[in-house]
Amino acid sequence: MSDTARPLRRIEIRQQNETLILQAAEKVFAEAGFGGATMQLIADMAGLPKANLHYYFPTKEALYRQVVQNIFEIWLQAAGSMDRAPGPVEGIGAYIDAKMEISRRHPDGSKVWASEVMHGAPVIQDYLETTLRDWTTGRATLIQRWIDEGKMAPVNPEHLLYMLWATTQHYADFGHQIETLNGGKPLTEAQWRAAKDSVKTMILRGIGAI
Amino acid sequence: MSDTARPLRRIEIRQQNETLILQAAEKVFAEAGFGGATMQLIADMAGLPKANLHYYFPTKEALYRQVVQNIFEIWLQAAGSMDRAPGPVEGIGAYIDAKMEISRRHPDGSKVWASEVMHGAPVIQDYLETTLRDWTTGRATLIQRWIDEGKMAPVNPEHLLYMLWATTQHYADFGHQIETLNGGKPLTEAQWRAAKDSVKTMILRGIGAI
DNA sequence: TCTTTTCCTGACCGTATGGTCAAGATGAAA
DNA sequence: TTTCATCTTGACCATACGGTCAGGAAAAGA
Repeated sequence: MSDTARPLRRIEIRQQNETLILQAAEKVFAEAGFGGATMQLIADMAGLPKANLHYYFPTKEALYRQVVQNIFEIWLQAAGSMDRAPGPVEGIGAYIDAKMEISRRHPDGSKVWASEVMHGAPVIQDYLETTLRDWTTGRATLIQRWIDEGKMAPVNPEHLLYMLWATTQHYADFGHQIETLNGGKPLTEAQWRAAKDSVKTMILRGIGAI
Repeated sequence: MSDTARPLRRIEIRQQNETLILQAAEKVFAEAGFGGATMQLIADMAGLPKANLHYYFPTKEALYRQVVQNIFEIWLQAAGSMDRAPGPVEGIGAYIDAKMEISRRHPDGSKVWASEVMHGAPVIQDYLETTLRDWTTGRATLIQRWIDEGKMAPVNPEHLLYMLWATTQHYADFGHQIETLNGGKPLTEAQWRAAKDSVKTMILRGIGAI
């Protein structure tokens, strides 16, 4: 990646190894869950001795926490796509696009996040209560404004948000099921376009925006 | 439960203990995942010695498999609500009702199912490839017929089904997140009605059925 | 009552796991 | 080169886990 500099040998090594470990951890946590994941498995996947993981991340919990926080960052990034939009067609449309893209590009991260929440969010409970809640109420207000302005039907903003999260994340979290129903093959480029389009059309029509 | 008979002492005990174990197992598997669940924890929750679990279920895998199969049965039961309907408003409406009710009454089961699929369906892959696939293609045909009859907009049937699954199950799988955003309190009766209503309205309008 | 089958359970076992550590290797600084 | 800090890793440890088993309790059958 950032291999241009020579004076940063030490820092380079650190960052490279941390990235390596985090990528492997994300995959293993997604595939096996927190309880089913082992440090040995992550180490093997990262191509490092197990003791080295504990040098960079003191405990399995710490490593897991870092993985979850990274996912939350990606999620936050997409969350911004709903603002700066004149109405639901652009705003919610862009948000669906962004979230579908995350489901496609970061399916493992989505699964780890889903798993974390399903198990009662032991690690990111505070995020749910602060960042996520603030974002949600803010976006609910925005949706309500669109409703008041007659740009969409009077739907319950919270349940609309849940539907957006559920539908878009489903393509990551239940990707295996979708793949199985698709004849065992991953969705093609065209099928992903169709999925995005279906979701956008159904939801935007469902809220009376088109 | 079925305590009326006296001549069935042996069978009674067996069924009672198996039910007890399965209920405890469902809860623990839902809360901790397969890897995080321990036989000791399940035993404690069932109020039985650990060795007794192994008397009824030889291995942790066998117990888990039974839990997953039970969930699949419930799922199949709801699956029938879509048939015998003259059109999408009744059929899909009833299906949403049934699935929302499952999310409410069997959140643990839903979580176990979600977890199983997310981890690649190691146990119920054959169900996905047979029962689920057959059901899906059958329902897709039904939806296509409704489209051809002009009873709803021409949407992609598969993606509609995914949306139905995703949205309804979200209330179980991400129940903790919803509860947190709801001020830390579980949804009330009225809120559940609002949720059902929101989902039904948005989806039925989204497919042009209302 | 006596025998047989089923049920129950404390004690035990091998293994795998998260985590530690000490000693060496490697790169940076003087 | 010498010194120092960081990085690397095989070997090791305590614990917890899934699973076993023998021997006793309880119910069913004769």
